[in-house]
Amino acid sequence: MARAGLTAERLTRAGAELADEVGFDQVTVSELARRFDVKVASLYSHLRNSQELKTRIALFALEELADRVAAALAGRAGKDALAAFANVYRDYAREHPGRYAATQLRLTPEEAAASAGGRHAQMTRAVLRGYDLGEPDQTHAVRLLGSVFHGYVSLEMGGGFSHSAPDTQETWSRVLDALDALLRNWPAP
Amino acid sequence: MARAGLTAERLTRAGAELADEVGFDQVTVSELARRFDVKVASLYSHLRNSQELKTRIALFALEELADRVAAALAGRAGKDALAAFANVYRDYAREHPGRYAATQLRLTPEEAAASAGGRHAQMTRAVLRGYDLGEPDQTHAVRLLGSVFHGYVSLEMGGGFSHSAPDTQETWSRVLDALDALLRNWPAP
DNA sequence: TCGATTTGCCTAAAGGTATTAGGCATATGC
DNA sequence: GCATATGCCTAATACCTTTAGGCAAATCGA
Repeated sequence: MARAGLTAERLTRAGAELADEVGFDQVTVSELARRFDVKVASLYSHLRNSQELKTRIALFALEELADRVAAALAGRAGKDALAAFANVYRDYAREHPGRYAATQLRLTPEEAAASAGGRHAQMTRAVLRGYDLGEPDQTHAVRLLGSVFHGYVSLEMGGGFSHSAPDTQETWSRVLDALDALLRNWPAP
Repeated sequence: MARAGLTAERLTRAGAELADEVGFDQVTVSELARRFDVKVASLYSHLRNSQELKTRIALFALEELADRVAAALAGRAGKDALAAFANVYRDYAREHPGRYAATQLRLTPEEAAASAGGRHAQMTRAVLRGYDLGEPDQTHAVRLLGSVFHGYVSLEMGGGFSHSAPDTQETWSRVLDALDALLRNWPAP
């Protein structure tokens, strides 16, 4: 019988698509095998276990998201860069909810070190170059931005902002205005 | 043989404790049955299914958290109230990680309506009473605060801020300072 | 090009979780 | 004290995960 041509990479990509369709925590080795028309045990030649599949999807999503941020940031500065950065995050989460959820997977220190996490942090610092912040304020600001973006996207996707006016797009714009104002006027300790 | 005295409430509380010990998504009907020294099927007289258990834990946690916020806000205003509110969230998440994760469970509109979600929103508005914000800015600010608190706690617990100086307590204080400054000086559209 | 070896996918099997159906014993109410 | 309702149990089905061992297809060396 012909071989299916499985590889960890193909499984990871298919897993990412599956995550977007059914949710990251519904991603299952069995379903993936079904999609490749292959028996479940066959996947274990390419993946140590179910956890490794999830980790790979997470690392894949982190890279993909970092690539998009990098592209969006090119040639922008100040509030323009801030908004571009923020919109990439939000759009990615809406377009790929499963992959976005995957980026929140808790990684081991080694996995985290090998991930695109560092690029995300660097790019956040790049955005802050348009504002006048020294250390340690810059680090505080990096963490604040990460919190706002992740928190907003997470609550919005979870339906936390539903059923109430004004619409979330309006709030999103005003939040970006507010963050820009805050960064231009960062309070002294 | 003696009866175990199961009720949906006891199962919910035990489920919340289990969540704190092993993580919300590791909460299982089987493990719960084991803890009550009872057969798994017995739980299905009290719970429709595994999903209902999770929903009940989520509703329980939302109530518990709302109660703590209410207690903390009593007699406070302005930045004092802001910090108290924020600290309750953060402390709750640290003390009860599983329950905190449960509060992020996506609820149906009916479940959400019957939950303490409304109290949370009301209390956030109460905090904003100390600042001079009309509508729709107040709603934008409510969403911003929710995003920052949830995002920060979520990233901090997920290890997103690890391995780097300055420590997260310092950042937390400075973030609260920044939010206070921002709310006192909310930018016009 | 043929034989040896590696590699890829399969069958088989064990163990865990979720869920339903049906039974017996223990409480509860008249 | 008896009838009923209720609580927990046994049994069975259906997934999902993971490991062990086997056969055939691809690959490599001569």
